[in-house]
Amino acid sequence: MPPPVKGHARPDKPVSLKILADYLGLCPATVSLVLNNVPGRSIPHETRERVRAAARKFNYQPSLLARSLRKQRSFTVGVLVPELSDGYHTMVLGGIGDHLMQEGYFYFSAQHRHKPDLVDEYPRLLMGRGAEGIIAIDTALERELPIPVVAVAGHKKIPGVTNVSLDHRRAAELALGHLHQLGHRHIAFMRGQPFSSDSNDRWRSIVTVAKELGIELRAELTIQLEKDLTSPELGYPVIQQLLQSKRRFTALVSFNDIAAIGAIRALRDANLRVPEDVSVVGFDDIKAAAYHNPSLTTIRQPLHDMGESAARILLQRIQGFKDYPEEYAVPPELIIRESTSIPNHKARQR
Amino acid sequence: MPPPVKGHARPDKPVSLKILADYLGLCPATVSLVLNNVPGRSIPHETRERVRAAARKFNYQPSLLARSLRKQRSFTVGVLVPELSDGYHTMVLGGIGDHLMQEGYFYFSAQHRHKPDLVDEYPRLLMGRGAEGIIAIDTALERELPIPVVAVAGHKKIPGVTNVSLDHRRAAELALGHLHQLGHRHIAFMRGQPFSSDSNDRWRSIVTVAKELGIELRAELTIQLEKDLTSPELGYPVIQQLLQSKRRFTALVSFNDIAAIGAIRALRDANLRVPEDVSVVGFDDIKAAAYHNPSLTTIRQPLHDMGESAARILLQRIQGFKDYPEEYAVPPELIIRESTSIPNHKARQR
DNA sequence: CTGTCCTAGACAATCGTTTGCCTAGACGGT
DNA sequence: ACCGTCTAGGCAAACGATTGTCTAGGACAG
Repeated sequence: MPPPVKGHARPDKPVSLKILADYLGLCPATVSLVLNNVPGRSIPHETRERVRAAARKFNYQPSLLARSLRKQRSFTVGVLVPELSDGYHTMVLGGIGDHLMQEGYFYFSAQHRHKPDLVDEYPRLLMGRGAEGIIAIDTALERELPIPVVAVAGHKKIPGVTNVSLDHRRAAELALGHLHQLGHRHIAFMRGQPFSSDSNDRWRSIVTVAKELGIELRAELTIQLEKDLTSPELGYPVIQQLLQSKRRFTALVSFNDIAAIGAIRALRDANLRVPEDVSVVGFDDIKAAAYHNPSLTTIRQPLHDMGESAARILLQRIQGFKDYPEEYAVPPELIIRESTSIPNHKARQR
Repeated sequence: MPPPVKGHARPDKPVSLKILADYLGLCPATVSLVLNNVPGRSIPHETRERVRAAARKFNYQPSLLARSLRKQRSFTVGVLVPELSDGYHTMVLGGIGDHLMQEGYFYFSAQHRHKPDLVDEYPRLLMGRGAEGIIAIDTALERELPIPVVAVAGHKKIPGVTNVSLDHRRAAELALGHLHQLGHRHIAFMRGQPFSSDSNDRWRSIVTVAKELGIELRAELTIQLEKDLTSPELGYPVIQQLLQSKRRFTALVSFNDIAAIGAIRALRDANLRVPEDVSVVGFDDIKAAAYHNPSLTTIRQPLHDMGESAARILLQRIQGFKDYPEEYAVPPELIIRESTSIPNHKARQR
């Protein structure tokens, strides 16, 4: 490590190719050729060494801005995300980041809080900043873009957009199959918020699978989430309300783990035990799920993997790979923990 | 919304100023002047309208790459973060993002997983990409940089780096004061991992405050975290180990909420009740804290605010504001919930 | 001595903007 | 008719890199 530069204010600009070339008595072009190891150019070994030594000495760092402009390649992508906060989006973003950085790409992340005008505007701004592709997490894209796009938990099919999403059919089979097998027949369901892209697909799968298993879906036992929250507060009041309706149910399928935690709290505050009185199935398998009390039975989404897959597919498309899939479904996994058990028929007769 | 463009492959390049100028029969410079509303230039109103109409028609979007190169301003900053995952880093990042986007800046985020070589390399890469400033979250920066830097939970004082951090002294007073007041005298402590920047400051404050309150710190009751985890697993095994030592304690001060959740699980698995047998104080007040069972008494860090403050200070410095603070401390808050109560002296005589 | 080939590197255009300077023509005043 | 001023916009040089083409000089063969 070089000693810290003395003084404090440092408005000195980084050294450019031109400065370096002047110092060496060469022209910028030559220096560029050496530093990029361009093949097929005859430059004596001694000169090459001289150039490299000077680059080290001045700690030369090429300007990617300039390079991007010239080569029309920026090695940058944009990531659209509703918000940064605990949970889903962040896990996916982590996977995306891991893969991109590993491949030498950087990324801008832009949070839009589900506002349509921002969702519309950001891709353009990102392209102006040189983004070669876009990954949209849980974002309601409306239009086609002139660069490759991959959507994680996408809302709809759009030409040119690759959708990476969970196999919701399988997820519903796992969740309902588990409860059905335990003996539950009166099951309450939570539907996700309308702006959340998984909400519809997941609900449709549940409807289909419930029918196949002969499980009745009752409107009075179906809760619709509305609030834009990422805290357990999301699931608390809706369960309170459900309980007030005095409808009988022995199990709850929550939209996600966060809401499940809020729901469990609400059940407990109403003197109901989980899982003895009500079994609860979560969704996502967030990190806290295994350590909650009771620990959550849940459907695990491989969020980090989904992010990595999205990044991988995007880079392939950027690199000109034409034959990309339009859909890429990842399999969920049932994680059985403490929050589900066989129904207690006596206790719930109210 | 215009109808989606027909066809599917769209390798068409965005229209540049030059294309637009050719179309208008003007030169690029003039078009630029109009679109940027440069004052003091005489251009007839009619021409201005013509230019603007064409820009709209072709959906002209200036290249920020080119503009940045020319103006030597990129409106971009870089954010260094150990990783993206639940919790601390993300909340701070959210605050940073909110403020930056609001001010018209975009940001790169780079995750380094505490690897020193990456921590050293990324700032340079980010500068090469035009970053005008750096925000480092929980990152062990080693050297001065030629651009403004703000550290959130910084590790050390470095010239030119503004540190935004919690008032650890106050945090220790709140946590220990609360337990002391409840009557706890045998308190176990968790020290953070060596690579986590808060670890040292927080521990020093605890030592100081404990002395002031007459609370004895015993080495056998001090747990040192080592693992680089962000799941409750972080706190589980260390508490198991502590319990095996059969040392008497009635309260635990955890390094953070995540570890506290793991710790509570370990206590419960050892047939100890929280808070009756052991009170637990967390740190951070993550979203799950209020909904855990038992809900966590904790020291709240205003993470989102810290991110916003960091971004605000950074932008001020970028805009040439010289008189910036070297330190910026934010106050913690004690949130009392269910995981602490008066000690049960009989139960812990073992 | 002359023509050829190779080496080592310079030259210049380019990417898309911005911005200081310049000028052709219109117009007005005397 | 002459001079000055203004208007509307063109010209060209940056910013920092990349890359295709060109050339001066030396080596060498004949």
